[in-house]
Amino acid sequence: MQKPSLPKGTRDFGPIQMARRNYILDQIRSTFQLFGYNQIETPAMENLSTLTGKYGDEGDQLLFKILNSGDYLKNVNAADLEKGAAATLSKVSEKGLRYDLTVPFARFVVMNRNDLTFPFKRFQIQPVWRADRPQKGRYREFYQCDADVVGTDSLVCEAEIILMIREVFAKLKLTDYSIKLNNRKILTGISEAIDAAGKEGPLCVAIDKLDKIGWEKVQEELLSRDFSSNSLEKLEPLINLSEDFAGKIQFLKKFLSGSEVGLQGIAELEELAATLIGMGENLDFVDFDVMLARGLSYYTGAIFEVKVNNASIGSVSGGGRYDNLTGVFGLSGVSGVGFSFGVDRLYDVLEELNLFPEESLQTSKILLCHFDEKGFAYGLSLVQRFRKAGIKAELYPDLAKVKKQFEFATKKGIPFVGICGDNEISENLISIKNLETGNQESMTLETAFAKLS
RNA sequence: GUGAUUGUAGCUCAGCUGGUUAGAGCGCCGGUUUGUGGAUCCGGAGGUCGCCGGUUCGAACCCGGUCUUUCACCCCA
Repeated sequence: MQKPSLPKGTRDFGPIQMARRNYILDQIRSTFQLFGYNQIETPAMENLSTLTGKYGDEGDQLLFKILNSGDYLKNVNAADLEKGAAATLSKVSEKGLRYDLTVPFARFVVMNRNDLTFPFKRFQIQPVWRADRPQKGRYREFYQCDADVVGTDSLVCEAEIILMIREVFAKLKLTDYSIKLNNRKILTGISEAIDAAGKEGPLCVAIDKLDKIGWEKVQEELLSRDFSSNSLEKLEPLINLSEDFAGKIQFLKKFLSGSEVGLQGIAELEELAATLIGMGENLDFVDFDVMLARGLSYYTGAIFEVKVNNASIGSVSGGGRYDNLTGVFGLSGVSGVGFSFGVDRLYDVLEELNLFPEESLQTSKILLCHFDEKGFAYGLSLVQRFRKAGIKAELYPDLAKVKKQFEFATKKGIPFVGICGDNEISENLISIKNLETGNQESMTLETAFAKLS
């Protein structure tokens, strides 16, 4: 007999975890729907040609590939094997597991472009798979929870993303967090302003680590990437910039005065703020962070990242605006803005802060207990009546000692037991006992229904 | 992908420089209690020491491999 085990980086979700995860997803789903987003799903597997080349070389390595069915070696010859894994791959695998939800969404938009009404708002909550090396909070299978709107440049979308984040966090009772906001154009502007035009890629990668490794190390990294010390000097005043929203805008207008793109980024940011005000909202929780970069991805406009302040987990949500989402699939001119909640991380945060509601585990309200076959038969006749009265109820299914039945109820978190004994049967009553307080009283069924509903 | 780290009962962990039959707490099962759970006390079950191989008279302990866990890097949710 072999001991069963789980593949690296995957986990089971038991009843409690599922109840809690559904609690989070329910808040997110209802919020997305409140803002007019429609849910879609795409297959777990995609053609490898859809996935490869979209995430860079590193990303391609992290794709889970699916071996072809049947004799998957039939197209492979010795020459292929000599050329190595990369050359052989295309002959043994033509499908892979999805790596994120964005690329499948882009594929979906292109394939359905004639049936979709633009601007198209969609959300998608599905697992993705990455052949990464697992660590705490990083798994090989995890859920992503994306919302995107494509086919419009309106900054209303950005404003609504901020509102949705605030809505979800309020529903989850999270009160101490910040929505970091920046604009990719500002980063481009900065690279121009420090005489390093065109190098915003490496610049972003480096300053994205500012929180983690500090200014000293970032400087080292920038120097090793061919930034001049002159550039670093010019960059320095931005590092410790601590003004309020308006103050930062003022500073950057001056700093970026020579950069058209940079000023455009500032203008977009101001318009975003104005849009929120126009909606009767405000800039609560929003933190304009000039150093927010979000790696090297395809973002071209606003970028967001959300951090819960008193928790040990990194960002729990992020996103941004991109031009040309669908370009690689031959449909250009579709721009959009999207963001995503890290459900697994939110779970960890809520657990750490003890914010899951008591009743997230839905269980029966009452367990009918009995002493003998007569009581069992009586319970059998009652259990459906409880259910028809809308009360989650169950009958202990075996003849067993009362102690065992009560312990069963206690362990499952069932708050009441109903006792079906000779006394109750003869008077057509039921004794209801509150397991927490120990109080017990006999009553008619109607009274019991009223008490428990 | 690079470098570390972890694995002993259902859970959390002891187990000396290699030496008889591998332990504890909690949990579980049964009894104390034949219409009343959580407490006390008593009893019981449960481990091929992650797996494979090697060294040795002898391995939970040493060595090699492999899987898994955790961590840093890379990258990312």
